[in-house]
Amino acid sequence: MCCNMQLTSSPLAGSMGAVSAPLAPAFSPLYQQIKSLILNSLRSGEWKPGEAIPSEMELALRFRVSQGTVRKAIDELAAENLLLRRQGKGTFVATHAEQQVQFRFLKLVPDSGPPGSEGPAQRDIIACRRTRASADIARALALRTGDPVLQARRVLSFAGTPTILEDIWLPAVPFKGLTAERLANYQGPMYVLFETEFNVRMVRAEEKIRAEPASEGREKLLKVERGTPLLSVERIAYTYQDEPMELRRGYYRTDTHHYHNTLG
Amino acid sequence: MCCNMQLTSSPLAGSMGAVSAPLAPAFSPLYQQIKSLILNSLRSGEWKPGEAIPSEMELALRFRVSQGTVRKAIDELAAENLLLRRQGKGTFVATHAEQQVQFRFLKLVPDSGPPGSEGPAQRDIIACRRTRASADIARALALRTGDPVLQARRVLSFAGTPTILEDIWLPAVPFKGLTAERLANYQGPMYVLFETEFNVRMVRAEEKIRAEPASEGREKLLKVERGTPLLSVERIAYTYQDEPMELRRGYYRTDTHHYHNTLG
DNA sequence: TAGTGGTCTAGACCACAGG
DNA sequence: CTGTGGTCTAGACCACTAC
Repeated sequence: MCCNMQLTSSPLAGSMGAVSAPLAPAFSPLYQQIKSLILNSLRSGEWKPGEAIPSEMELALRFRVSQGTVRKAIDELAAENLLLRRQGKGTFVATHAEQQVQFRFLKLVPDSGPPGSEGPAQRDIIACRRTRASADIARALALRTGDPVLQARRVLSFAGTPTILEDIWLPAVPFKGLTAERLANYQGPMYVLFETEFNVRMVRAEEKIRAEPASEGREKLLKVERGTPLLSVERIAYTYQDEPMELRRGYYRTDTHHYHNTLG
Repeated sequence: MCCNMQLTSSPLAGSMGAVSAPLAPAFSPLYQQIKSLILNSLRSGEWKPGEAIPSEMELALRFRVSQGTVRKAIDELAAENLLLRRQGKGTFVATHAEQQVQFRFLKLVPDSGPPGSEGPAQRDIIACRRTRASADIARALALRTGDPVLQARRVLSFAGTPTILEDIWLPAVPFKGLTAERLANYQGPMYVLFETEFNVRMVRAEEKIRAEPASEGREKLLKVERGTPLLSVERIAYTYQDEPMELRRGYYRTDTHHYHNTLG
């Protein structure tokens, strides 16, 4: 096939003729290269969240490969929750607006009943300001110390009970134009706002969880006794290409809820 | 193809002609049926953990389908970590003995350094007895109240520091012959013992995590002050077919370690 | 050199959604 | 009815491992 050479030469050629690094992949299947091309289109915003991407046949013609190769590329992207296949309708860019997706990132569920059974969460922004990154914030977001960042603090309440207190840091540049009112007025998942307004889609996140006593005023905001054990959850969220785009430090009450996780 | 009918008739035929239940799947792809057949062989112990299963071509001949169909079935089982593909060598039954697998089930990692960098864990069984299931234990293990169970308590220490205290309940029947000495003498991951000695392979687990103060003697075993916040981790582990086979209630110190989780 | 899994293709047909 | 994704097949060739 003609473009086999074209494709093979683009993503990996640079690292090929370098030095004697026998550990380099030195071989990239066609479908992986197609996957990268699709990923680039997603990243650039050619297809927006919620929209349908071209059909498998169209993509096959566009990339000059067989439909099966495109299929395998899309299969992997769907397995990573970046695309969503719907038989008979098409393949769509995944979005945080879908109900199911919400609970891939919010793991705190009520002790009784399924996730979300306590009704919609109440979100209260209690602070929001523009500041500069301290050393540890900068490291987490792959910035330099002193780079401008947005910082917000909010409380999530379920059935009237304050349950989650979160401090959130965002790099100022990609979120240019995000204001306190904008955040405060938006009632809905934050990641939906991010992807619709700033073309920043959170794809993956890492969390570090500890048990810590309530202190430093957090006990008041969560309405618990000082010293009450809380779940401390630090999250770094990444967009396509593993770029860190958000740091969260959350404190969860676990008297009526628990953090749910599936292993395997 | 001849056996298309054979296969289609076996797993689903019963529920087909029943009543007007339009919610039933009413259609099962061939590769899903092959997947079930392979799963049955795994479950029955036809191929033991660590062993190679027959090659794709052999399985294709055995099931009278094309190699591609077998491949797709194996693909899914490999994605679920039940099988392990090794190019040029074959496909193997996954085992808990592999280094990488250990940390799919133990999510507590040191604050600095990669998982396992503190050296091997020291495992001390401090109690082990045969007893009868209370109501909540029975519910978790899908048993009846009063059914015989094995209960063990152990402490895991890293670099000499007691870090995890766990109570473990197992249904007595599948673990017939498991004694206190057997457990105490075995130095290694418990799930390895289970799969090699009892043909019980843990495939999936659900965890509920809370923050709780140290009490009821746990503070002594973990050598922390009474009231110190601990991570409370309740785990139910499942074998093939989603049968619950183990209940664990663990308490984790999070002063030098944290629970690590990936979302996405 | 032989055997394994991995890739790629081409074509036929099925299931599902919507005009 | 058409177009979409989903399944299944058959065959060719590639990459890796072991003997």
